[in-house]
Amino acid sequence: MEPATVQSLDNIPHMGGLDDSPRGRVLRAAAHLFRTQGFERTTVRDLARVVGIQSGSLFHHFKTKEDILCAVMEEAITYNTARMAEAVENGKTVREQLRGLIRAELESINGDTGDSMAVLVYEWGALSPDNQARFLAMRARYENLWLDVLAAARAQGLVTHDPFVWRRLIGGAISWTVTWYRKSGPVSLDELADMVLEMALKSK
Amino acid sequence: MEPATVQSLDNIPHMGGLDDSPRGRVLRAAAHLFRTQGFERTTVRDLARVVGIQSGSLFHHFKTKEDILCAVMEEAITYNTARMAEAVENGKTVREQLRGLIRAELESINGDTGDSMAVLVYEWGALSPDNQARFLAMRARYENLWLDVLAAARAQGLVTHDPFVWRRLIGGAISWTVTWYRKSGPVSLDELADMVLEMALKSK
Amino acid sequence: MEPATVQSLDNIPHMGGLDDSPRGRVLRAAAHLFRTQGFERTTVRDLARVVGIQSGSLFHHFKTKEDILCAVMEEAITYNTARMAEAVENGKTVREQLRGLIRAELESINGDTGDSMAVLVYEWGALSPDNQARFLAMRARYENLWLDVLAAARAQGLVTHDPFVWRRLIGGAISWTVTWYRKSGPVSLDELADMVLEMALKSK
Amino acid sequence: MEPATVQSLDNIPHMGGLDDSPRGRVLRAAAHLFRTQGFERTTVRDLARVVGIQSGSLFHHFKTKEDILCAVMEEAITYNTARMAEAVENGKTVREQLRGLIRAELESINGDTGDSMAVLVYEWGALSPDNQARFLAMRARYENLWLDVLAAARAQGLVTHDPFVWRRLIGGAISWTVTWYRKSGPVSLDELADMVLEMALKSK
DNA sequence: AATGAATGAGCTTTCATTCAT
DNA sequence: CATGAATGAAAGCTCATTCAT
Repeated sequence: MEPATVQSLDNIPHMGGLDDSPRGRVLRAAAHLFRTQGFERTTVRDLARVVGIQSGSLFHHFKTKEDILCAVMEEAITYNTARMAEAVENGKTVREQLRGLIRAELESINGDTGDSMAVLVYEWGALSPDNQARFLAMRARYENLWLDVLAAARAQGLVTHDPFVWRRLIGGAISWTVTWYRKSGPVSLDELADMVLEMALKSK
Repeated sequence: MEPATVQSLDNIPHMGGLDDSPRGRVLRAAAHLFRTQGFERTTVRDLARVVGIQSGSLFHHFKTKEDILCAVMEEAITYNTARMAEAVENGKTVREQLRGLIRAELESINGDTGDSMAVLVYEWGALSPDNQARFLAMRARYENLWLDVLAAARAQGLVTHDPFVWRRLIGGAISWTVTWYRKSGPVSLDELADMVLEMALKSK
Repeated sequence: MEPATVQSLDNIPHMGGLDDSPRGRVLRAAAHLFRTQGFERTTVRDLARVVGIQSGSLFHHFKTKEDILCAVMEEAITYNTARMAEAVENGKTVREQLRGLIRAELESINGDTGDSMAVLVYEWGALSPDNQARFLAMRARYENLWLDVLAAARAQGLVTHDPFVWRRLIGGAISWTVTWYRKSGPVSLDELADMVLEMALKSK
Repeated sequence: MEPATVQSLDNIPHMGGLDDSPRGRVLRAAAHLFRTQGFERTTVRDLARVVGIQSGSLFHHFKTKEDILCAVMEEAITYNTARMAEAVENGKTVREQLRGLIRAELESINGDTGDSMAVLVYEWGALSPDNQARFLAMRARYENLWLDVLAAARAQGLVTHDPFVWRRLIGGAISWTVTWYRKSGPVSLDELADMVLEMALKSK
C-alpha cells in the first residue's frame, strides 16, 4: 500500500545489456519497480516519474504495460542464458561446470540483473497465457543447460537422484536468495556457491 | 490476464482448521484464488462468485480486502507453526527432528494448507507495512523452531555451516516445490523429504 | 468525514413530547445525529448504535430512513407551532405578542427542541418533493402566526415594511443562532430576545 | 431524492473569477449542484454530466470530491473577502461602510457568487475537520472586516449592543435570504440593504 | 418486536490507454 | 517523439433495506 518510493534512476544499477537509451532507461526502472513494489502495484505513472517522462510517452516505446514486463523478462532470460552457457563452456570437469552454473545463477539473481531475474520469477503470474507460453520455451532452453550438466553428473555418480527433481531443489535454494541475501553481508557469493555445491553433491 | 477461472468451492480442499461457516468458506476460496491468480488480480467480485454470495456481503465478515489476505496468512502461519512444533516434539534425535520439520513443511506447502502457505510467501508484498510488521513477529517464532534444531545439529557436527544461511537454502528448496511438485506425480512427499534431508546433512 | 461520535442517549435532552418508548428514543437520537452530522452522513447503523438496538430493528418502527427524518420534522413543527400559538395568546399587546414569538422561537431553536428544529431548517433538501410539499403546508400554518402579528404591528405603525420580508429577515437572524448561540454563554435567551425585538421594531 | 436536474452549464451564471477553463467549468457546475442538491446528494457522475466530461476526468483536476468542495468554498471566500474589503474602503463614514458591507454581502449571496456562498454556509459540515480548521482562519479574516466596522459604529453610538452578537444577528438575516430572496421579485437588493441597515442601526 | 446476515445498487476513485496538439 | 488532458471500464467499498429465524 505504501511501498518505498524510488525517486530517480541514479541509484538503479545498469543491468546486463541495457544502455541509456529511452528504452533502456524504462526497462531498468521497470525491473526495479516491478521487483520492489510488484507489477500490479506499480502504475505507469510511477514508472514514468522515475524515468523522468510523462506516462503517455511510455506508449511510444511499448504498446502496453505488459509489454514492458515482457521486455524486462526477455532481457533477463536471454542475457542470463548466455551467461549460463558460458559457465558451462568454461568448466573443464562436470564438477566445475556445476559450480560455474551455481555461481553464475547466484550472480544473475544477486548481481546487476537481480531486479529483472526476480521479476522473471515472481511476476510470472502477471503474464497472459500467450506470453507465458512464449517464455516457457525460452526457460526450457535455460533449464536444459542445467539438466544436461546434472545428467552428466549423475552418470559419473556425483548425484544420485533424478536430475529434474534435483535441479528444482537447487534452483529453489538459489532463487530464494533474492529474499534474504545481501552482497554487503558477511557471506560472499563465492562462499555461498560453495555451500550450494556442497548441498548439490553427494559428498565433498 | 485471463486466468483459469474457478467456479465453485467444491474442488477447493478444506484447509487446516477452516469449517463451513461463511468465514471459513471465504478464506478457503480466497487462499485458492490469491494463490492461483494473485491477490491484486483477484477481485472481490471474483471471490464472492466462488463463495456464492454477493460482493457486498464479504464486507460483513471482513473489513477490507486486505483483511481477508491477513486472515488467510494468519490461518496459515498459526496452523503450521503448531504443526512444526509437533514435528520437533515427536523427534527423538536431532536427525529425526530435522526430518520431521522438512516433512511437515513439505506437507504444509503441498498439502491441504498449500494455498494459504503459497499466499503467505508470494503475496507478502501486498501487505501494508503495518501488517508486514505484525506477521514478521509470527514468522520469527516459526523460523526459530528451525534455527533451534539446526543449531543443535551443528553442535553435533551434522551440519557444518551457519544455521541461518543453511535454513534459508533449505527453506528455498522446500518453498519452491510449490511451483512444480504434484502429489499425483512419481515422487512421494516422503521420498522428497528424504532428498531434502540428504541435501541438508553432510552425509547420509 | 470524521464527525464527533455520540455514544448513547444519556446526554441527549428529551425533546418536547418524546417519551422513552422505542419510537421516542429513535427520534431523539435521530434529531441529534442528523443535526450534528447531517442526514446523509448519518448511517442507520450510527443511529441504531446510539439507540442501543440493531439497525434492522429500526425498520419495525419506521418504513425508511427518510420516514425517520419526517417524523423528527413533524414532531418539531407541531410541537413548536403549538408553542408559538400559546405565545400569541398570552400576549396582551401586539408588542408583547411579538416579543413572545421571538422568545418562543429562540427557545425552540436553542432549547430542548433545538436538534429537531435545526434539522427542520437545514435538512429540508433531504426530503423528497412529496414530503417537501406536505411540510410546506405545515410550515405555512406556523408562519401565518408570525405574519398575522406582524400585520397587526404594521397597522399600529410599529413596523414600516412588508411583513413578509420583515419576517424572513427576523427569522433568519433567529434561526442562525443555531450556529453560534450557547445557553451557557454570557447572553441569556431573554436578553437575546430583547435585542431581536429591538431590531424588529422601529424604535424602542 | 429526485431533485430538479440540471442538464448543462449554459444556465449557470459565471461566478466571480471563474473562467471557461476545465477547472472553472467544474467549479461553476459544482457550486450550482452542491447548492441545489446538497454535496452528499450530488454524485461525481452528476457533476461530470453537467460539465460535459467523463466522471474519471474530474480527478485530473481535483484529487477528491471533497477537494472540489474546498475549491468552491475557497473561491467564494477569497473573492468575497476582497469585495467586502473594497466596500469598507469605499465608505466615507461608518454608516456608509456598514451599508456597503450589507449591500456587498447581499450581492455575494444573491448575485453571481450566490451558489458558492450558499455552499460555503450550508455544506460546512461536509468538510473534514482538517479542512474546517483551514477555512476557519479564512472566515475569521472575513468576519473581522465586519467586527471592525461594528466596533467603530458602537464607539459612535450607532449601535448599542455587543458587535459580536450584533454581527451574528445581522449575518443570519442576510444569509437566510438565500432561501427566499429572488432578484426578479418586487424588492431590489438596494431596498433590502436599506431594510437591513435600518434593523442594524438604532435609528434612521 | 428483535436480530443480523445478506442483498444489490450505487458510490468515489484508480489507472492503462488514447490522441490532438 | 513528447505531452498531458481525456477516456471509460472496473476496482474496492458503503449502506438502506429485507427477511428467515
